[in-house]
Amino acid sequence: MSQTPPAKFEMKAERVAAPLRHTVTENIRNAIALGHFVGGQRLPERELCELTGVSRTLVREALRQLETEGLIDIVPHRGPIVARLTRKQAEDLYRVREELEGLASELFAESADDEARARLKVAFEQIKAAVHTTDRLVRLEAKNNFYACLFEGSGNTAIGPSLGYLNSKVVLLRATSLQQAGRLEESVKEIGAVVDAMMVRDGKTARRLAVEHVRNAAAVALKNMPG
Amino acid sequence: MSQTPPAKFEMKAERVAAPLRHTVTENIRNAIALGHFVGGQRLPERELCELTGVSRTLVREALRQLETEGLIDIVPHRGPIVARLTRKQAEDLYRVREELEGLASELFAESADDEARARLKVAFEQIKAAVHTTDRLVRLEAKNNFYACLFEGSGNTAIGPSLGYLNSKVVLLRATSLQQAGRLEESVKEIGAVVDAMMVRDGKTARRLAVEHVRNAAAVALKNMPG
DNA sequence: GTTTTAGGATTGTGTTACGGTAATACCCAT
DNA sequence: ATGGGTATTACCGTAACACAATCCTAAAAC
Repeated sequence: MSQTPPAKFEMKAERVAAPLRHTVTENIRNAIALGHFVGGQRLPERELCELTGVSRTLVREALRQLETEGLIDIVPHRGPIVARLTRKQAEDLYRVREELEGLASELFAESADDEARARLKVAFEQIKAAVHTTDRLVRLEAKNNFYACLFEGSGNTAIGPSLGYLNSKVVLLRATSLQQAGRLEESVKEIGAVVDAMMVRDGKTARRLAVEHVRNAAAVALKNMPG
Repeated sequence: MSQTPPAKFEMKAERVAAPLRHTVTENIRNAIALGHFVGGQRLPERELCELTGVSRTLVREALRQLETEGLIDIVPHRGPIVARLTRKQAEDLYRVREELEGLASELFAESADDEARARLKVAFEQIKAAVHTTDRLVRLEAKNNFYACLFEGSGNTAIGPSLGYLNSKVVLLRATSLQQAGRLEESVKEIGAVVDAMMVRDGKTARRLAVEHVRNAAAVALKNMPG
């Protein structure tokens, strides 16, 4: 028994109790983000039951959540339809995103600790890697993960949820605009510039570049929109 | 048919079908905002059924919505509890609110049309009137209505929902801090200053005063918080 | 007497089935 | 082709059920 005990045992029971409804919600959300459901399309509850393999109760709960997230509209006695953005709504969205994403980048640059910086770096590498895959879900998750790291490292717990709302609506555009390949690389380059600024703790520059990035993304997304 | 038609007829049948679940959600939300449910308190589904008089299905859907709004936390197999804010979370909330509420005020000052200005003026008068009532629900609705007018008049459709998320969490504080009477009048005066600036279309001043107002509100709210 | 264990009550999770009603689509008669 | 009635679809809301996890209490073991 002279054996030195391991520094820590780690016997957490690994909370695995992820409610089924969460995965249901996420699956529907992803399906919308990936364009499997297009804007304006009706989403009958029964159909979703078949697709997801769960009961109506769970589907309905998922729908309520997606409704408050702004991804679908529910019209009384007609049911859920995938939300559609007008050009004006899209512009407004990007305008607010500028503000918040800029704020997040500035805060991250100025106050993120080393661990957060390392995680962001990794997340960015994943994005770069994801460019070369055809799997859109992988790209989506890489981007989501990057944002999660950014918000976390910014130190402000309110930015994430606020921007989350905006971002989930932006995917409604991405689904249609299909994110042409050329822009994708451009986009990664811009994000890289923001990351660089954040790494050297230059808050002002980070904000400026982030705002610029959002503005460019907006320009591309809005270009092929009616109105 | 040489009769010149009236500029506009307006014969819409005014969709009146408000789903029951909306009122259920709103009632629970108000109960939280008014402090009838305090932070950390458990909210068993069956209990809510009795209080609201509807079936569990509707209660559950309402809970999913309130969860995404951030008003309650749902822990697996324990159920919903009224969300509680740490001091840090509160600070973060107000920080983002500064940014967005400032933006909204600036945009309103610069781009709201006369009708929106008139509506805002009315809403502000309602707030002034509500100070002298003891009915907190009236005050809450007056404030909510004022914000609705502000967002609408700002011309940006994305600010409302974004700030809505923050505001609903702020009520979690108001419920505890009880909004001392002195501050209430002070608060109305500050809002009045913002309104004045907006009325003379002075965007910069409106933003500055709005940010100041949020900052003052934050100071008061945070003063008697642990941490 | 303190700790452990066992069981029961509570509560959330998820399913199924049913009646009611609004919106839509279809069909028929004119 | 148009108008009107009917049938279908789908949502809205309720009710009752089985199952699982948690919490609490009381009995049992030390």
